[in-house]
Amino acid sequence: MARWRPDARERLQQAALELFAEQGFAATTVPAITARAGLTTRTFFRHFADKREVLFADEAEMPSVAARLMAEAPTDDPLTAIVAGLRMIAETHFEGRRDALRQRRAIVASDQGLRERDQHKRAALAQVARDGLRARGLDPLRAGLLAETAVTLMYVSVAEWLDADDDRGLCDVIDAALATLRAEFEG
Amino acid sequence: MARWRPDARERLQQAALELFAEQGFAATTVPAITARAGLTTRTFFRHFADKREVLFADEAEMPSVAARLMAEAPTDDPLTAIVAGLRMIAETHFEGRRDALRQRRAIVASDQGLRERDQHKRAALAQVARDGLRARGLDPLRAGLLAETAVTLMYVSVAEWLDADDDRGLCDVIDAALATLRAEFEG
DNA sequence: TACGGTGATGACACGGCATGTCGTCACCAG
DNA sequence: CTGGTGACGACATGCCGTGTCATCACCGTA
Repeated sequence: MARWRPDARERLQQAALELFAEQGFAATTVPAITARAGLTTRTFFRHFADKREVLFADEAEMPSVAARLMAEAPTDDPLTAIVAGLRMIAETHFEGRRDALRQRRAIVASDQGLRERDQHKRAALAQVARDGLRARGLDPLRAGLLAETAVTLMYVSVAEWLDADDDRGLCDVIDAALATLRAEFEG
Repeated sequence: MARWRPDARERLQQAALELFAEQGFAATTVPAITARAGLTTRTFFRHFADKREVLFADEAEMPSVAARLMAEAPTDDPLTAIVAGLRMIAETHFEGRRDALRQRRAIVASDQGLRERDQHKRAALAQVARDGLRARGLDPLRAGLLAETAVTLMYVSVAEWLDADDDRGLCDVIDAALATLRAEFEG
């Protein structure tokens, strides 16, 4: 028999999600998580930088995905390329996971520290997009505005999508959001 | 003589800013701050929710200012009203403080926890703007997009303004940002 | 079989953050 | 003079997050 049961990281994630749902994020201590996972406190912090990070580990790859999309996208008409990228991310990372994402959003919304971390992830995503656009030759102001607009479209659309009663696709919501925003500037 | 020297909160703010500039945010302990201010650790947390908050106390009034602007603004052509509000905030809260804001930004940029708090304040501002627009009858999607676009314009413009070598006014940068963003949607 | 390197984990200590609780004392209203 | 109020001090405490070292299965190599 192996000295340790495998999948320590996954067990920690599972235990943490269960405890957060049972008794809330703030009331859950790291020792309680590791006890349920059969590990020690020190091991938790080897896998996650802090107690919050366990809720964001799943989307750790999004910045690199965004960076790749920025590098590949055509540089003329960047807004269209961005929306195409958003639709691609929507299909690969969001579509079909609505219930799980709703539950995760409820936990994040319940704690200020978690909301702060969520905003930080959003800002990091915007930063990656901005750097990618700058590397493609766009001036700083334009790159910043486009990158921020891209994450705004994504986040507002996801919120609308998760709030909705019907079962619209996220891509449809993104299209609607883009049309709505465009109308504001053409009115 | 009074039992305590007055202005405990201001003394704590002053001591904290000095120590953050001298030795960095992470290396500065709350006891060190309170020692310099001539107070106790417990008193620090009576005035500030946590160690980070001491850097954001100055802009605590911005959400209420934004809420008032949203309530007063005309509801037709909300984008124009929003930009007028941004210019107003720029003149009252930013213009003329560029050096101080640059120093504060350097401190915030040096620590992840501070960057997270900064993003949280931005999100709270957007939330207030969104609620104000919704209360004026805008549908959720439109309110969310406009509110997020407003804070994007503000933050991107402030960053550009603080980065600039010349001494352009922030209002001019906001106008340029609006024109740039509009061009993206009309191209 | 032998053996050294590697890498994940356990075990322990520790500083700092944040909070609860109670006591102290100036100030103020009547 | 008296009771209430509010800011602060003093003390205790729990948890977070990190540094450090020991342990031991696993693996490649001979």
